[in-house]
Amino acid sequence: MVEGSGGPGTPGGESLLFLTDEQLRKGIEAMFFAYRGFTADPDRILEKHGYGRAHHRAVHFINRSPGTTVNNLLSILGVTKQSLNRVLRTLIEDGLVESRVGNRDKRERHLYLTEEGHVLEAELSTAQRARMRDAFRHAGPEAVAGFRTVLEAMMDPEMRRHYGRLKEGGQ
Amino acid sequence: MVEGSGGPGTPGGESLLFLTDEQLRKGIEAMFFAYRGFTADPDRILEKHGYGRAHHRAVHFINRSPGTTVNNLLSILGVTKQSLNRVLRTLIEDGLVESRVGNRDKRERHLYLTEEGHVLEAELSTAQRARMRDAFRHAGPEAVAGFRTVLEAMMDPEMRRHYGRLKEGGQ
DNA sequence: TTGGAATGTCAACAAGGCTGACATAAACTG
DNA sequence: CAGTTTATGTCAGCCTTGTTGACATTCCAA
Repeated sequence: MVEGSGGPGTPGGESLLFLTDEQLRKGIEAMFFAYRGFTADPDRILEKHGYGRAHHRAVHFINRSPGTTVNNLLSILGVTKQSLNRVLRTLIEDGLVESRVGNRDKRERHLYLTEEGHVLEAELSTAQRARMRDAFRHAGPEAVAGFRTVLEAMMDPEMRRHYGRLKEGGQ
Repeated sequence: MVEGSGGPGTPGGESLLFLTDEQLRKGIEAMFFAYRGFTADPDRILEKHGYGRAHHRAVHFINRSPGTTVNNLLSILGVTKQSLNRVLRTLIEDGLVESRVGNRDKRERHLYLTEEGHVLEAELSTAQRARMRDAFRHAGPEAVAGFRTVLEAMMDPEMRRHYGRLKEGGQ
């Protein structure tokens, strides 16, 4: 277990030195505490509107992929249709989401944000992006690249599929 | 908004070029999908034992800081005492956690894992560390440093306090 | 001795997961 | 065309884990 050579940062190194249980524990707690920060701002906004995180997730992914189907959303969110449906129903009733019957396949429902839905989405994502932006700025470009690399490696393969999607533009 | 100079990786640069909304959205979704992976393995184990994430969190932080008080745990976990108490009660009843009355201050309860508690903790953290280790190995030392830097910057200040604690050893 | 802190407990409620069952419409398949 | 599968919605009921409010106990400290 003792590694005498090459500390973290060894060029091109797959140094195992930092993979002690203690270092891994730090990584685990970093995820735990950071995720709390990550959700804190949206949570406050959602509460004002009487919604929860589940609504945020739905709104986020409908905004990301306008016209997405219920089934697609299900596979991204990894919940049951009953859970998702409960959330979608309230969003539709409240006029934030519109559900259109498919053209080609009329069994499918395609989901879109209404104008009101876009307002909430913007409020939520503006707050969440602000926190992310501050963290990115503070950490610098190299750290951001590392952040993305580690997180991507931590995903389940199926989630990585969803992550890769859409306007891969940057990075 | 247009930044002509210095791409990502500009030496020492606080380059804003990569902080487009699109890049920030990627960061947000990275957090979302990665957190799912992060909790997936422990969730499966917990289910076998009839516990939930709340139990995992309690067991984790009691293991990290043996003898911690209920109040300290409350401030780390950020839940109400009623929520925590419900979880602690089952863990104590099931013989995974021991609650000892304080010596100096007999109002306080100091929490410890029993042998059985350590067994569950080990099972959970072994699985979670394995995922973290694979991700770290795959990403490399530099990425890991960046990962930690960004996550720390993302935390609320109070959470950062808790994060910094204990055997700062590595980094 | 009194106020407040630390803890525990009871009750009730809500969000958001889950399963199971069932209904409908549309599409596909032989 | 008949039968099956797919996509979706809905009802009912359960669980975990969060919440608030109220109240009791213990005991440190001023």
